[in-house]
Amino acid sequence: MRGPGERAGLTRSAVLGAAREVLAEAGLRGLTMRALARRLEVAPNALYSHVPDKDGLVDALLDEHLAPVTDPPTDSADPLAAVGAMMRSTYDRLLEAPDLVPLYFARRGARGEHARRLGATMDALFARAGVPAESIPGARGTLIVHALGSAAFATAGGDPAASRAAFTAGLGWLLTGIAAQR
Amino acid sequence: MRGPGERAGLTRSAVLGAAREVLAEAGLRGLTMRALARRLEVAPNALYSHVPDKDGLVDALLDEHLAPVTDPPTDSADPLAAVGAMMRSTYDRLLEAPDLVPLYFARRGARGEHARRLGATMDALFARAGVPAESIPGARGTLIVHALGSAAFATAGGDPAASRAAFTAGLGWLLTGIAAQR
DNA sequence: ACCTGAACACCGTTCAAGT
DNA sequence: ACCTGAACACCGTTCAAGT
Repeated sequence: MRGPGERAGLTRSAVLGAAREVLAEAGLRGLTMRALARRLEVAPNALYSHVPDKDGLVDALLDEHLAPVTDPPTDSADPLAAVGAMMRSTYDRLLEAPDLVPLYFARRGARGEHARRLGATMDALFARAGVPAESIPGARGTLIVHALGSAAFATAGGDPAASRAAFTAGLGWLLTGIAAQR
Repeated sequence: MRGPGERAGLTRSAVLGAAREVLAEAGLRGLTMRALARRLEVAPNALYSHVPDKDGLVDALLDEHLAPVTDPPTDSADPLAAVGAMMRSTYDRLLEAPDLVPLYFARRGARGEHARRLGATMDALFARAGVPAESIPGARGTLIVHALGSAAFATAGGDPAASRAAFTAGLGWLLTGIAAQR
């Protein structure tokens, strides 16, 4: 619906924003490059000026979704409790876009800016808690898997409150185990 | 390559077997109804006589993959240790078809015969261990998420032995936590 | 640099028809 | 009951061309 010679004025962040809307409205199956182009009223291949391909789009979506998860001060009095708070806020954030969650597994995690930031903060907190350096990657991975997996199955069946309670209980057990490893 | 009037003689289990081969050879993206039909040398729509649709095919694949996971005797001396053994053997089985693992999340778990059998065995073991009835679904869910999630990320980066060690450690912490709940 | 038209090589699924 | 031919309504991505 543009005049001749008029630019669409697409933007990478406009593309990502529209992708989030398509995902929310049409779900995982509805998130296609062509549906995204239709929503933006551009030709399908116009997207490739702003995103490398569909995997690149999804990876950006996954990482950007973690942006609102803030990291606690690394000098917190109880570092392991701070890790727990991070994981609870990650879990809550994941549930805000349930259709995105399985994609973390399909893409084997997020690897962008925010994922790195959160991972580095966790590592610093583990170190300050006295977790031996060689145990840190395993501990970090286990907690991430717990949050992602719990979020993936939370929307599956039944009661959200019960799902969150199970997540919180499991998180506590894992943190206790990690603490005991010192 | 059949003569006129000659039946292909397709079978549901032949379809599933070929699907496993396609998945192993061509990966998740390569597993398409049409690629499966090509391998079986039938028309694509011939598959729909043996499988309801692609989701039904995947669901069958997911559940059948758990068939070799045997359940321990429910009168085992240490019921929680028996649950631990079940989860370790599930984890190992999952790693035999890494491409299948993300599909458990996309399909939100397996819900067929074998998934039900393993779930019922876990519940019986938890009950025998003295876990309160209202805690059993959460405990079961948490352990399943841990096994599936650990398997999903095991093939992602690096050392399989380290991944398995992290899985085993996490499993122990979760079982300790579940035991403490009694 | 950014966008379009057109095309390529695919998908899952349905329908009518044949045996 | 089982299978095929043909079609429908899509995909992701590339390429050449226009501004």
